[in-house]
Amino acid sequence: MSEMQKLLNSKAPKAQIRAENERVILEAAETIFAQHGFRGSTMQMIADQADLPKANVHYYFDSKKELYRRVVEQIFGIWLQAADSFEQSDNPAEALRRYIEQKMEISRLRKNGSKVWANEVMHGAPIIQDFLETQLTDWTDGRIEMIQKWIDGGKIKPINPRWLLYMIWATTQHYADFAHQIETLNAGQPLSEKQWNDATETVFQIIWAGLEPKSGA
Amino acid sequence: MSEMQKLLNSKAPKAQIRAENERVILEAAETIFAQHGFRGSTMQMIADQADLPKANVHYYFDSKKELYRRVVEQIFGIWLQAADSFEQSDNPAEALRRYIEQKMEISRLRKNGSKVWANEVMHGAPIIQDFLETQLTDWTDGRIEMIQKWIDGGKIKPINPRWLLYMIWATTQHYADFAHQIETLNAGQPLSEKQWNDATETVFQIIWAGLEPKSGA
DNA sequence: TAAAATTTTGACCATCTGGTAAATTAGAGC
DNA sequence: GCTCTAATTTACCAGATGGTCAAAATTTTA
Repeated sequence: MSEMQKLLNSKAPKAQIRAENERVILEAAETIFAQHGFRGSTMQMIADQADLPKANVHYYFDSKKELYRRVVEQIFGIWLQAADSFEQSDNPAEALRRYIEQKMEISRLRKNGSKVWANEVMHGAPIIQDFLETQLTDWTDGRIEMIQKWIDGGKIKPINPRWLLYMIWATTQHYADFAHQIETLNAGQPLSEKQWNDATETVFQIIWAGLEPKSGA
Repeated sequence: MSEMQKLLNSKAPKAQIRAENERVILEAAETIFAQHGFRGSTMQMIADQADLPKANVHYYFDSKKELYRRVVEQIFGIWLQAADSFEQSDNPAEALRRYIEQKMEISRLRKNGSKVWANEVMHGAPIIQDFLETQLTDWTDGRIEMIQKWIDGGKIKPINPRWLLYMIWATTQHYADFAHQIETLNAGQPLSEKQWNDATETVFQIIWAGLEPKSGA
């Protein structure tokens, strides 16, 4: 543990020490897991990132698997939070814009979380399969129903709502999961704020224009 | 090695044995790497998948890294092959349809390859950074120029070609990389051929409708 | 202040894994 | 057939890694 940390902790009450250390470890774990995957990450790397001895990490989290599960659960919470922005609305354009903006924002600010999630799903979701089967399925079914109502009401073109959802997820998460590729194709520079805004707007524009029943109306 | 394999090899000339075994190992490696990532895959798992003793795998590929590199290079070749279908054309709708169809086809038939690629890029492309910086950059720049000409010629709406490309990549590759999630949301069943066709068509429809300068014309 | 509870930490261990060595078997060229 | 090269296979090793332990330090409680 660093001198800085020691100094901070020495004045903090026990309850706060625990809360703070768990937070620090979870953040470190998210970073390391995002960079190296589950198996590629070692407890030592996470400990170093958190600036704590390895045994101390094990004091707060029994096993690597438990730590990983906690990280993934936290990420799913954020995912669901963004999902809320896609609430019941009579105005598809507004609802879709809000949702896309929210997901792009998450990709920008919580890149690591998105990567960990992608990794987990890509490897068959061994840890969070139950989440997929319950919460994600319920949420998806609900939104599909809602989009279908838009279609039935003539508010958007008749398309399969499921493929539309996948398209939004794919496009927005791409900016987090493939950030390295995007950066390489951007002369090695991370996207600027202007570029992020432009990309977000373009994503919305293309999708919305593809859904609008009549181009002019 | 299985009796079956032994039998087959015993009649095959040496040159063919080598070619065939390398092929089998590469295929096995792609499957295992896609499922478990680089660090999560063991040479033993790959050997078992290829139905060969571990030492035999090392006989054909010096190290795990080299084997991985070969797998990734092979995948990049397929990626570039698909890229060719997006050739010079005065008809954006046709070119885009062909490219989207091709990429969806790859996602369906070469799911493992796509996953390995995604993994590699997500972890910062430690092995194939040079490919990104040279071939991928060149190809992308070329296509952006081409799309820009469509825009200048009034053939599609003025959008940033780069974000359009990312959108196509993201959407099509999503069906491979997140296949497990999609399957879970499809009552645990892989997408049927009909569903694949429907998804492909929807992706194209939304994107194209979002690009068409005038809806009716 | 003394005892109890919590947190920190270095040393340690069992297991897994990439890679090697060397002996054995099979095929190619003469 | 005989020799030389290529391929197969078993047993093994050195290093890495997840996890444990017990002692020391720190904070809380009485």
